[in-house]
Order: sequence, then C-alpha cells, then structure tokens
Amino acid sequence: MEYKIQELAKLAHISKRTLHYYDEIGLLHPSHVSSNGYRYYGQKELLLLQQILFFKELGFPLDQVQEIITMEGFSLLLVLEDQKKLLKAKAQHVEKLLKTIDTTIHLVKG
Amino acid sequence: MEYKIQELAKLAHISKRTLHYYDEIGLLHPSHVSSNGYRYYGQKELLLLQQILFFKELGFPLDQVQEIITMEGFSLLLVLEDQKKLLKAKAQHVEKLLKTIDTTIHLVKG
DNA sequence: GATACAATGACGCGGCGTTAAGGTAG
DNA sequence: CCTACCTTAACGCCGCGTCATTGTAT
Repeated sequence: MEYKIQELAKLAHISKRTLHYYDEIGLLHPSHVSSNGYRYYGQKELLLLQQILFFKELGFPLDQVQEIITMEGFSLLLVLEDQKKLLKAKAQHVEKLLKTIDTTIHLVKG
Repeated sequence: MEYKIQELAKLAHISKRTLHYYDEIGLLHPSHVSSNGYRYYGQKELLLLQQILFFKELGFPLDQVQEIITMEGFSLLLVLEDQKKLLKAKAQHVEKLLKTIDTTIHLVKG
C-alpha cells in the first residue's frame, strides 16, 4: 500500500508541511519519489511516523527523536528516564505558577 | 537613582540583550538616552521591569504583558483567570505525558 | 594605551504555517 | 478547461543568544 503525501498526512493527523519538513531534515524520507517529484510513502514509513509522533508528544526535540528511533532498549530506557525527570520538573514548575497566579488573583480581588 | 543598562540587567537577573529587545519592541524604554546613545533607566523603570518579568514568568507572551501592565483591576482579573485555565490544562497535559512515559518505561523493561 | 563599558546590525534557533508561483493528474 | 492534487522557495513567528564591528569613558 502506497500513500501520497496528503493521504499520509490525514492518517497521522498532521500537515503536508510537516512531512515536507521531516523529509528536509532527514527525519522521514518517502519510500520512493516518482519521476514527477511526487513523494510516496509505504507501510514502513507510516509505522515510523507514528513512532516519531509518539516521542515528539513526549516532549523530545526532533533531533533527539531521530536518535531515539534507532536506539536499543538500554539506551532508550536512559533517555526515557531523563525525559521523565524533565517532565517532573516541568510539572512542578507549572504547579508553582498555578499557586502564584492564585495568590495574585486574591490580591487583585482583595 | 539612575541605572546603566548592565546595572539594571544585573538587578533583574536578565541580560542586556533582553533590555535592548524590550526597548526595541516598545515594552520598556529607558527613562532617558544620553547624547552618546547610552540608555539610562530610573526607579520607575525598575519597578515596571519587575512587573513585566512577573507576568512573563506566569507564561504570558510579551505582547500580552504589554497590555496587562496598563490594565485596571477588572480586566486584569479576567486575563489572570484565563491564564489560570491555560496553566491547568498544561498541568493536566504534563501529568498525562508522565503517565505515558511511565507506561513506556515498563514496556521497554518488560 | 589598556580596560570595560556602551551602541547597532544581523544571523540563528525549532517546528513548522503560510503565501507565492508554478507543474501535473485525471 | 477545471479541479484537485503535487512541487520548491522563502519569509514569518517568539524571545532572545551570540557574534561582529565600532564608539565612548556616569
């Protein structure tokens, strides 16, 4: 099964521009490009894209995503643990801001 | 009391570049510029800068900060409540990601 | 003459969105 | 001929960091 760019974009709920960009930075190339320049993606690329989007969701920058998807279990565990720490710190920061904004709201009201 | 740019930067724990930028976008102008082009900031600007940095910390983009610091209590309350909602959504999102990453870690391990 | 300030200008980053200008499929 | 696709090129966003170059001395 081959997908044209817009078909793949719809399947993955992203834009064509994103796929152009991923091609450009070497994150996800089409399985094959026809003579007129059209990009065609196969099943393998669909699965890879889903992995890419998964790790992107977890907050990894794209250059790290590129490394991650070629990693073995052990290294992957390490970066996941690292990212977990980052997310925890972020969560605490947001909680702190929420408290601050609540205090501010009370001050403005009072 | 007058501050040169670097003095104000140190007081506020920011960079000179940031003050240049704030001047450039009209967020914080020096109280006066001498004939050689040097920027001088007064007490009023220090206080204003602290307000700016406070709202920036709360996650507001600079163009909104610019509006906020001229707002009356009522409008201010509204934007604060809005920002609180955004922060809550963000907090929930990060919590969700934390759960996802935990699940992923278990999967990779198992 | 050296030090330590100050200035402006402009490119770079990330991850695309968004025109613009055009080829191609059917 | 029309429509709906596809392409590449390039600027714009945000908040500065980081040179590079040059001027000034609160």
